[in-house]
Amino acid sequence: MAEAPAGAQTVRRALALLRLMATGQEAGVRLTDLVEMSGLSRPTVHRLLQVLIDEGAVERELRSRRYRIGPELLLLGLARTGGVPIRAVADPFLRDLARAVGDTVFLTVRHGADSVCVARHLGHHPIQVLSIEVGVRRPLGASVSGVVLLAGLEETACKPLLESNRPRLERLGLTMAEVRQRVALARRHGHALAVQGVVPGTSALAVPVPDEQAQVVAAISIAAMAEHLHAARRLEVLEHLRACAKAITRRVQEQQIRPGLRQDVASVSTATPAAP
Amino acid sequence: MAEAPAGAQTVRRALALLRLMATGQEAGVRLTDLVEMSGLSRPTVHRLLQVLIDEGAVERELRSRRYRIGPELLLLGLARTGGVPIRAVADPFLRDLARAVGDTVFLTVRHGADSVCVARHLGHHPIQVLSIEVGVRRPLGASVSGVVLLAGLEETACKPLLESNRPRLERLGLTMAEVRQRVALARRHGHALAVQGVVPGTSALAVPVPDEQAQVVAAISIAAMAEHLHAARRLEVLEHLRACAKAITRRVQEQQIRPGLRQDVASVSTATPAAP
DNA sequence: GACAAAAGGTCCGACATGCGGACAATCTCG
DNA sequence: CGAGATTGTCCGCATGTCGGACCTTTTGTC
Repeated sequence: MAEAPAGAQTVRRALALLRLMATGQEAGVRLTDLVEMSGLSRPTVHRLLQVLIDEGAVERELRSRRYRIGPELLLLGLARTGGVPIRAVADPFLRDLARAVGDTVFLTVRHGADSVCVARHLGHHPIQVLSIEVGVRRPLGASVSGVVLLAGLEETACKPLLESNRPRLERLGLTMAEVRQRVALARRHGHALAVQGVVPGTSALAVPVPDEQAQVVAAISIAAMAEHLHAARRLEVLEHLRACAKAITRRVQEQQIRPGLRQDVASVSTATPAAP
Repeated sequence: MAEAPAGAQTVRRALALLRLMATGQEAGVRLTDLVEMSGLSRPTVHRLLQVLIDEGAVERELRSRRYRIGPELLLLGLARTGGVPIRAVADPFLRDLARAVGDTVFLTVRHGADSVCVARHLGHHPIQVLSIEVGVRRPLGASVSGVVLLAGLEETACKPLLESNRPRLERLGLTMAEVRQRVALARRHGHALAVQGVVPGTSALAVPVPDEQAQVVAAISIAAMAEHLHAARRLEVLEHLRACAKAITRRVQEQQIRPGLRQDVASVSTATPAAP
């Protein structure tokens, strides 16, 4: 590989496992799946998990025997009292946005091949779409936010991410062609629309948030009952989203804040094992 | 050592470093301090840090050349959408508590030799003590919460923790004798009082939250302007705190929730290096 | 309830990976 | 501008980690 891969492979592998476990959220992930997804041998995965458990970084659901992120990592993360970088900057603008449009709005960032919701602000309409809460992950491409985040990447970065998400996307009933087309549309129009959102009867809309170098560092999205996002209203809402994104970009620029997420593709270890 | 120390020392070391960096909060920690506190050699610390930085788990403040927890860990932590275990259970009770007493109340847990604030609820009085926000760490023994958490430990566990905090406590202007006495008082009375709180002019009060096995898993505390916590009112407030703690304990029991924090003393590596 | 298949866990010899002493570069402060 | 503290790099040694092979437990099926 081109980059300097130097250093502690064990730590890299452990972190890769943690990232994989993050995709399992509260439910966790099975050992076999970790083995398959990481490309590591079973003894290796098992040994690393034992240590991580002993250190509290991983927890084991005893009933299902699944592994998931442990409380230790939550506490370590809390050390950054400011929270996820862009969030602090974006929050006030998102609050105003939610107030203006009346529906629930979200801030989402990319983490490896996932999109992660890092902020949610409720609107004032009596019916709100609450299916996505802070911390929820979806494979990039599955949600409007994910589509927008993918669209913001170079084709060379986008493609392998999409490919690595194939199994998960297909399990959600999406075809790769479909997803690719949505990304293409998002590139062309600068936003993504899902007439049918995560929950039946809802629609969703997302726009990218670029940083000072025009890199897409986050997505702002809105989810509402489909009849609240009928074609006529979409344009108006879209303008609000765009304005909000622009305001955040400007703010980031002013504060010289580095949104600071790892922007390269997450890979597991130096050696990608060849097929046996 | 009694326990099975087996396994991946590299991962343990990396996590130990992360815990040390957590104590630096937003400001971070210097390389030398990490070396000294961890007992590892400088090349080793340096190499591990490089990897952690490359993986996004650690961030470097370029100006001060200090290392701090990176955004990667925040995102990994978010995977547990429920947040820190006890918090979800405690939040409603804490909200009621804050409403009842009118001042700001906190939920604090132990992490290694630190206390970490994991929840804060504001009261309705016009003057509120906001110096401590969620994520803030203090060496155990420095705050009323820390004293209560220490008091809840076996003497055998308490002592080494206190000792390891000596430098940090003394830097805060506390003598070890003082701290030890406060812990002893907390053991006797079942609560801790600081007539002089973190901020001059404020007082603070804390009680332990035991789990179903009578293990102290958290502390509830209140901070208020000193004149709000004058002797006469303390008893009343104390009753509120106790009631709240009891309610949380009962709830934990009902839900069979394991508070799930690592309860042993955090040590760095297998070999504690002898003095050179 | 018995059998098969899959998932999970353990051992141990081989060797790659990470270790740390010694040295170099850079920063900080008087 | 130099002394001392802090940070960064090299490289040979050996320690800690790797994974093939094998054993145990769980899950699903007839």
